[in-house]
Amino acid sequence: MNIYDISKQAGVSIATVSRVLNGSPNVKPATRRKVMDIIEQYGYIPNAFARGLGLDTMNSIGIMCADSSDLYLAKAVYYIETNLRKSGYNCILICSGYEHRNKEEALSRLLSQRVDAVIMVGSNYVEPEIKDNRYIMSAASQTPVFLLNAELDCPNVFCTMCDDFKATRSAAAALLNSGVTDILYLYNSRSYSGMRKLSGYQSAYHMSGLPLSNDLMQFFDGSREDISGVCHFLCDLREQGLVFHAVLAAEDMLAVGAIKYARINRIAIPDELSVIGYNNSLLTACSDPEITSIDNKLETLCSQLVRTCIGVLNGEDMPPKVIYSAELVHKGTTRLREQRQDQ
Amino acid sequence: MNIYDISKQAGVSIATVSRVLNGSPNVKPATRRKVMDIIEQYGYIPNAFARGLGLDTMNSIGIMCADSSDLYLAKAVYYIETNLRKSGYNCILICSGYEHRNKEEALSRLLSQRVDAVIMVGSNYVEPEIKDNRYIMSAASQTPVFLLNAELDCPNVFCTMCDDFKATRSAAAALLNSGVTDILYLYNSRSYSGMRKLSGYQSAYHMSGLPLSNDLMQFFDGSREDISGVCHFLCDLREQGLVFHAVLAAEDMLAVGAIKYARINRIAIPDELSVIGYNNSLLTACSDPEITSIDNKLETLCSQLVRTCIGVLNGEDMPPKVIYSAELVHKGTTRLREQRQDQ
DNA sequence: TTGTACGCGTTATCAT
DNA sequence: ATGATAACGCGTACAA
Repeated sequence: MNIYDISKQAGVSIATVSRVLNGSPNVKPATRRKVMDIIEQYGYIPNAFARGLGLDTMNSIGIMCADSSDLYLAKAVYYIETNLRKSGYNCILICSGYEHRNKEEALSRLLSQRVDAVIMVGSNYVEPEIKDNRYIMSAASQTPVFLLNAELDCPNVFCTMCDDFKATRSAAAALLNSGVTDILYLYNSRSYSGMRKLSGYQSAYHMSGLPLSNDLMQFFDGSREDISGVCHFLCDLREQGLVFHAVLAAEDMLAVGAIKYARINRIAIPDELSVIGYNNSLLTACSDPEITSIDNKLETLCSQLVRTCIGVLNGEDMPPKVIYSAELVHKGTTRLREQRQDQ
Repeated sequence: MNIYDISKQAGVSIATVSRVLNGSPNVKPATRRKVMDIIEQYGYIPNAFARGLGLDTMNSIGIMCADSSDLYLAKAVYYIETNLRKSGYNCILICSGYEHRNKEEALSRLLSQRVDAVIMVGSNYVEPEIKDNRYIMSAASQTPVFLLNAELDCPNVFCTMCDDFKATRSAAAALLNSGVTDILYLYNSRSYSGMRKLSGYQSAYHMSGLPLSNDLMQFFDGSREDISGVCHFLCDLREQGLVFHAVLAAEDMLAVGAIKYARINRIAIPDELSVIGYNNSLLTACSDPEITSIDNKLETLCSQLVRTCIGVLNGEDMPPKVIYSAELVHKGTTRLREQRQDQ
C-alpha cells in the first residue's frame, strides 16, 4: 500500500492524500473524510524513508553513551529519550564503550544515519587531550552536538552540565568544617568531570589552609560494579597505614564500597568515618545507613539539554553552555555541623 | 554532495560510484582508487534515506522497554544493542512506561518508522487478558516481534525467556528443605513472568505437602525504587503478627528492603531470616551480607534473542520459543542444606 | 568493466 | 479545493 493506491481508492490525486496526511487546511471536509476512511480501512502507513528523503530528516536523534546499563547513564538515557519523544523525535541509541576508537565509530555511524542531532551522555566523551576531541568538532560541523556533563568550546556544540568542581569543594569543605581533616578522595575516572571533581576536593583543602597529602587521593582501577573490590582496596590502604576519617567518593558505588569496608573493620559510621557519595542514586538507599550523596540534578540537566536541543533544531538562538549547581543531600553517613554554602 | 557530484568529479557514472560504495568486485582497481579518493576528499557519506527508500530498510530495529533506567531492563537494553550493532543494525529505543495505552503508542511509532523488527524487553508487555495482547499480534503480521521474558503464541512472534516458574520453585524448595516452613513471598509485579514466579513458589509448597497461608504472599504496591518503603512494609507485617523466617523476593530491590528490615529489627541473617532475591543484580552486592539471588542469565537470554532475530531477518527458520533455566547463586543471606536441583 | 535509465514513495510547487 | 509533476539520492537491471 502506498499513496498511489490510496489515491486511486479514494478517487483523488496523491497530492490530496498527502494534504490529508499532513493536516493541510486546504481540503474539503468531505474529501478528507473519504480519504481518511480509505486510509484506515487499509491500515495505510506512509513510508517513512520516502518522507525522510524528501524532507531530509526522519526526526531522529542519536544518543551515545558509554554503557547504558550504568546506573547513572541509564537514568540519563531514560530522561532524554522520554523528553525527546514528547517533542516528536525518535532516539537511536549506541553504547559506545569507553574506548576512543569505538566512540569515533559510534559517532560516524550516527552521522551516516543522518540523525538531526547527536547527544553524548556522560563526561567521558571529552578527553584531556585536545586532538582526541577533534572527532566531536568535526561532527559538529555537520550536525549539532549536545554534551551532558562535559565541556567543549566549539561552534555547534552545546554543553549542559553540573558544576562538579563546586560540588565536591562544598562537600569536602563541609567535612573539613565538621572537624575531619583527613578526607580520602576516592575516584575511578579521569574523565573531564572526574578531574573537575578532584580539583574541587583539592580546592577545599587549599581554601582551608590544611595540608593535603597525595596519599589521600586514591584511584580505584577496577570495574564499575566491583563493590567488594572497592572494599578490599580500602582495607589494603588501611593495612598500609593510611589514616582517614572520611571518604568522599566520586561515585555512589565507591561510597557503598566504603560502607562495607567500615562494617568489616567495625568502624562506626558516621562517628568514626563519614562517607559522601556522588549522584544520589538508588545505591545510596541500599546501604544502611543511607549514604549522604551529591545530587547533580540529572533530571533537570536532561530536560534542559533536550530543551536546548529542540531550540537549536528549531533555529532558535541557544546558549552554548548551561551550568547547574549540585546539592548535597544529607543522610545517614555524615554528621555535618551545618551546610556551608560557598559560592 | 551526492552520488552525482562524486561521479562527475571522478569522471565515472553513478553506477560505478555505487559499486565502489557497496564493495562490488566488478570494478577495476584503478577506478576504485580514483573514486575512493574523491569520496574521501569530499568526506562524502551516502544518503541513508535514499538508500532506505530503495532497499526498503535502514537496518534499524526498535527496542521497547518500560523503563530503561530500571537496573534490570537497562542491562538488557545494553546487551541487546551491543549484539545487534555487531550485526550491523541500529537500535531505536522507546521507553514506553507500564501503561497499556503508551505501550501501544510506542509500538505504532516504531512500525511507522519501518523498523525491521521490534524487540520488547521485559515481561510486562504480555498481559493476562488476551485482548490486551492484540496489538502485539497485529504488529507481528507486518514485522517480526521478539519478546524477552514473555510468552505469546502467535505467528511471527519469538520468545526468549527464562523459566521463572522453575526458578522460584527451586529456590522455595531449597528453603523448605533447609527447614524453613514460613517463607514470605514478596512481589511487586503481576506481569506474566511475575505470576509465573508466584506459581513456582506455590508449587514448591504443594510439592512439599506443607500448608500455604495466603498471608505469606504479599504484594508491595510501591515504586520500583522505594527500598525504605519495602522495609516499612515488612515492619508493618511483622507488627501485625505475621511470622516468617525467610523472604523470597521477586526482585533484588525487594530483597534489599528485607535486609534493611532485618537490620532495623535486629534479626540475624541468615540465622533467623533467610533472604533470596531475583536477578542477581548489582544490588545484591550492595548489602551486607551479599544477597543470595536467582540469576536468570540475562546476558545469555539477550544474545540468544538477538541471534534469533538476525536469523529471522535472514529468512532462516527459527524456533518461536527458547527457554533457559535460571540458577540460584548462593551468597550470604542463606544457609541452605544443599542445592537441590529439581527438573 | 562501465554507463543509462528507471523505480522506490513521499512532499512541494505550480497550475487550474 | 484539487491535480499534474518535478525533485529527493540511491540501487540495480539491462545494455554496451
